[in-house]
Amino acid sequence: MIKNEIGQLVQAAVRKAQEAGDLPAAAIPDAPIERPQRPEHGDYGTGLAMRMARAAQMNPLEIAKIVARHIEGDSQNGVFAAIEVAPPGFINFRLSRDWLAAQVDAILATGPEFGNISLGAGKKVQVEFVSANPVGPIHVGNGRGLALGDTLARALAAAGFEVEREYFVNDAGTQTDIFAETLYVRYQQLFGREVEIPEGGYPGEYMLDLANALKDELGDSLLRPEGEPKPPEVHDRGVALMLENIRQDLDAIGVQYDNWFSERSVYDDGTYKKTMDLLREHGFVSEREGAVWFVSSSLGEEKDNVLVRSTGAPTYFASDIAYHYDKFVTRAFDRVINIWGADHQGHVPRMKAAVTALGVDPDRLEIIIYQLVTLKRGEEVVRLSKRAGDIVTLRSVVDEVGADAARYNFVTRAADSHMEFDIELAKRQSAENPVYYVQYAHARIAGILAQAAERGLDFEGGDVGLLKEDAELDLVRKMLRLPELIEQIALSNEPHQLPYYATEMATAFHDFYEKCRVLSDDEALSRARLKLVSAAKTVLARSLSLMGMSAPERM
RNA sequence: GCCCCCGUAGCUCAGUUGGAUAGAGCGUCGGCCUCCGAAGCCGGAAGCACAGGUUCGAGUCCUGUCGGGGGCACCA
Repeated sequence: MIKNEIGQLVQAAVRKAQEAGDLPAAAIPDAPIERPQRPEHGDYGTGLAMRMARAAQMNPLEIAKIVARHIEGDSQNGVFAAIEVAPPGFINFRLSRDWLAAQVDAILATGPEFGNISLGAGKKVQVEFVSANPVGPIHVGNGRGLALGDTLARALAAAGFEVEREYFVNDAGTQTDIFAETLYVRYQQLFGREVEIPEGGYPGEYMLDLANALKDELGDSLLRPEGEPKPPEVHDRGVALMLENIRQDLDAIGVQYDNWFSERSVYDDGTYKKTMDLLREHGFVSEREGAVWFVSSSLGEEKDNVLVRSTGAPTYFASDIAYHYDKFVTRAFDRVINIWGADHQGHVPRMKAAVTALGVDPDRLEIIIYQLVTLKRGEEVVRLSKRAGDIVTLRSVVDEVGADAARYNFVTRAADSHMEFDIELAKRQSAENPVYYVQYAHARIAGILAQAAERGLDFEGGDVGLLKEDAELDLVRKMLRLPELIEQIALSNEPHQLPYYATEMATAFHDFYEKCRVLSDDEALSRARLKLVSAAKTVLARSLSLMGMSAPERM
């Protein structure tokens, strides 16, 4: 990556200047290599000199000049057209046209892998997202965690990490008990019994469908004499069916998990017991008021948390600690990323404390909290509640606007921002969504390539040295940003950068398209430009695929 | 009451970890198809909630005010 190479050049130049006595020997500050906003300032720049000024007791402009001089002393093989110093002390780098043009060949040689970096080589990372209770269908709000999680997972994979997507299935708690209770009521109703949905149950339509599925599958075999408790199969089969529904909904938006982790399994395989023993060993467990507590207050938490209720039933918190023991110790992930909705924010500090109590560095637990989605129909705010049966399913939105547009909508907002999702607006704008802007650029290139093929023309032997127009080289510049973006996302866990990049890529192409003809009488130039657009097509397709979106050949 | 997040153009959102003259889509006003796809391009109008502070430099960091969302369970 040229950006990193420039960073190393700068660091080396400072050291050389220090050795030569031109700069005082002091620690070299961290100074990111940035892309200046204005093209006049070159392709890359750094504010290093300003950061050094105080310690060095020198004018930043002076420092910048000295550093620049020591860089120029290095042989650059024509990579840069200019290395300039600008007030109050920026050092700017301008890439040469020849070097830029040559990158087209490099990108074509790399192919669809272009963008991959080795940042995460040899490291295992788990991304856990959505993990909605299997008591109802995936709703629109979950779409956000889903798009963020899946896109982040894809970006991390591109960054070289070994990535596992995981869905934690809450199949052991009170929620699924109530769900099963409701299901049994619906099931009995199918056989004419007059029973009511319990307090706090799930009145949604889908419960009827599930009951019917149970009936189709098992007939009346689950029926027990009136008033007697339901057989355990209702719970297990019901959850399984619900999960199957969820899996299909996720499939419809293009998300596949590598692993579905059962909460119950931590009890069955001894993980739970092992974890609690460990906590006790480390002195973080106390018993009072008939319950078992995690003494998080000794780790700076405001209050302790219950692990085992006075009824003897473990809390979700206890399950979760065992679950994280499995993540960090048993499966030994280097990075564990959890994506939670803002309604779980209170869970963050105590989970960090719990991980610490297990002897794991809490920084290895990375939790992304995304703000909840406000769902609107025009002006009206829609309240979601599974209990009230008022759910807008993700599936309904996907069916309405398409998977690509739905994903784009969700992934394009930073997790921290409070997002509004207007169902009416999403539908109305589905035909003029930014997604199509990007996809159109891709399809346009496909059209050009098809036409070239008809003329019996391809890019074989094309000389990229013929690419000299600003529009051509700006397109190359944009392409070179992809690996930088992958790195940024892998470090910051902010996949929302991707759609903006894809849009910029499309703009750069459309701009080029308006200004330069690819297929012309000049065969040599045509071949060179076919190389350029082929590379652009690869990069556009990669950008789209990183977001889980399709790259159509025609639209 | 305490804690977390947010407030940027008419609307929905970005803003490169503190950088140089704050951007995009939609909407709006005006222009561009005898030539590779007009789902495109070019141009106009329009904005950092408010008040202090930190420093070479603040939309970005700190404090306060106002406004909105979320959290403070032996729920998950």
